Amino acid sequence: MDTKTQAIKSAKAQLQLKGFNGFSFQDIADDLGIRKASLHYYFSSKEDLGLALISDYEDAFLQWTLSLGEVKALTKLERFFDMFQDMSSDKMKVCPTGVFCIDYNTLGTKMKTALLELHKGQKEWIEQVLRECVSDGDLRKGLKIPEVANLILSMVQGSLQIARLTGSQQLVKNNYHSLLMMCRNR
Amino acid sequence: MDTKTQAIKSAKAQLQLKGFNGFSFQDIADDLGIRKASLHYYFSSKEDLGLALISDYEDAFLQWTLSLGEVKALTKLERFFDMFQDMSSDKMKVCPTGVFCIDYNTLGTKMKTALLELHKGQKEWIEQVLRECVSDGDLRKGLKIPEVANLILSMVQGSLQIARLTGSQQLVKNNYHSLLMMCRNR
DNA sequence: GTCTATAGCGGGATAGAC
DNA sequence: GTCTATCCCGCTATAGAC
Repeated sequence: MDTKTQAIKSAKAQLQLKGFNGFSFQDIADDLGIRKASLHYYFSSKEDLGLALISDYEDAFLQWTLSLGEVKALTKLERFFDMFQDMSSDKMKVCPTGVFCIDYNTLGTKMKTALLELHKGQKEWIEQVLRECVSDGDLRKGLKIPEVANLILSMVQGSLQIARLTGSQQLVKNNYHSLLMMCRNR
Repeated sequence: MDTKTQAIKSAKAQLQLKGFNGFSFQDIADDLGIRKASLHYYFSSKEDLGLALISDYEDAFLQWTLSLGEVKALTKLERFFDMFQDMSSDKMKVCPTGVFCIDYNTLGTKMKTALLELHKGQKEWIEQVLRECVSDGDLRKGLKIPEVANLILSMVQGSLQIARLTGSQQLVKNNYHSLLMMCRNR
């Protein structure tokens, strides 16, 4: 793995553990065993690093959706929650979008814009999956798709954070089941 | 209003706008028109300031619950969401617990402990209100109280953050209505 | 591509005058 | 209680050697 890839990997982890203003180039350098000045060869500024992170999260999400293959929509929805449950289980990491939301007002314009795109992409994917779930007959008709998508994204983000606070091991999954019971066809 | 009270008020606002690691003693001092060194007369360290903030949020929540008076439980629940909707409407502020969750791993032990207490207090209040809603016949029997309380707190926290990201004016309220429809007695 | 060295700033914190 | 002055630290970022 080349240095740039390693740096992004390290930065993503630190972002989700300590917030965007909670880690420094020094932390990444220590992690990689190089000098912090060397990182500026790849990322001219911290905003530049931030943009690379957002872009990487977008790519990763796209790859993840493609990796699902041909499974039914309700399974896709469940896998979505599994992904975040796994994130939480990994050192109580939180959702990167949540991190950026908190630090939002300290970010530059480019990062704000990129962030909104990341969120939109996930929201559109969820909405598509929900529509399929309804037409599959797994979720009840009349479900307001955009509203439920908002609800899901809000809930996932909050769940990871509260899991960290309380040390809950299965909060994302539990919240998913609570929500599912409410949306289910019956 | 004395200096200490003003400082806490300013710090609370900045916390909810920029995160715990996103504001400094200097910011508060500028806001109050005094020198940052003077703030150390009231708060020996930033952790000390953080503890004062958490304590203030706890007091404020207790006062808020008392101010509700004798109204039915479903109304209390609605007012709870109104409170956070108002927070969001005020410059897109986010829930303080959410802020501390993101910065959690950069905080000292005392703050972590205090934070958990703040959360527990709110969770217990919500559970009590939900139980009353069920016995009032407003929410359906068989509702798993602790699970729904978790769901609500996760959702509120995430809603405020996503509202900031997307510029949504009514996301907290909308999410409340979506959730309510699902929990309602029918 | 990675290094050393350093500039420049802003952070938290303290000492001591008033 | 608030001030000035100062310390020490860590941060982002740059210059230039290797």
